[in-house]
Amino acid sequence: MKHKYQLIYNKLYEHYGPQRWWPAETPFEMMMGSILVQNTSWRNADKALDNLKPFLKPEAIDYLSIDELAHLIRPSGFFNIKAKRIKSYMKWFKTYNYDIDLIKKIDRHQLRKELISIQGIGPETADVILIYAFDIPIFVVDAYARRIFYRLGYDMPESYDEFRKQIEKDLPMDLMLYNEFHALLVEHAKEHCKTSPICESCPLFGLCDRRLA
DNA sequence: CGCCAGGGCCATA
DNA sequence: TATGGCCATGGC
Repeated sequence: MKHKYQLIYNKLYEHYGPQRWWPAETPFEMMMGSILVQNTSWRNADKALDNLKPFLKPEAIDYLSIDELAHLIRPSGFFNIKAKRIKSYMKWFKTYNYDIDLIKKIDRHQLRKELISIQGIGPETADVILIYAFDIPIFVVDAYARRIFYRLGYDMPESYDEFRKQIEKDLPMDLMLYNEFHALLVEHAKEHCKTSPICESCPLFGLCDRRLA
């Protein structure tokens, strides 16, 4: 018997097809994007990434001053804060010689704790980095996931980790599953669940627990 | 014009 | 622990 979270995933995959996320050319670009997109539209974050294109190597980012970095990422908003956050992240990244394969050897719980302990990296940013840069299967709880599950009428925990664990409890610990799941929720949110509670054209309509008014 | 986007930190009580 | 304020751009 399949759990409802698996059914949601199946419906989304069936409707939207494979997403092959995260939208970045390299793991390093992905990590920068994860900070730039905090509480910001991807459109704006992407403009900032465009400006960073010539600097998308750890050494180049390190060489920039905070002010130079802030200026480059200006379109993403919160640029002063995000410049500091990127610098904080780089300080941690450097302790592993910017070696992604080396970091992948770290125990996943330990690694998650390390990421969250970085100034400016909260649970969501840590989790997207874990899955999309370090290949660790984990469910990402973002605003889209919360909104979509809420609209479906599911009673989800408010706390980030409880929400995440409730989903993970019923799913196999599979990298591509979680990779696609988050990407599919984002793709789905672009089209649906923006204004109306839920509609008949929604691919998830049949899985809605909420009684329609 | 006002609202808000793929968060997270910090001050206060 | 829990709420509120703050950061800031660009699209609609």
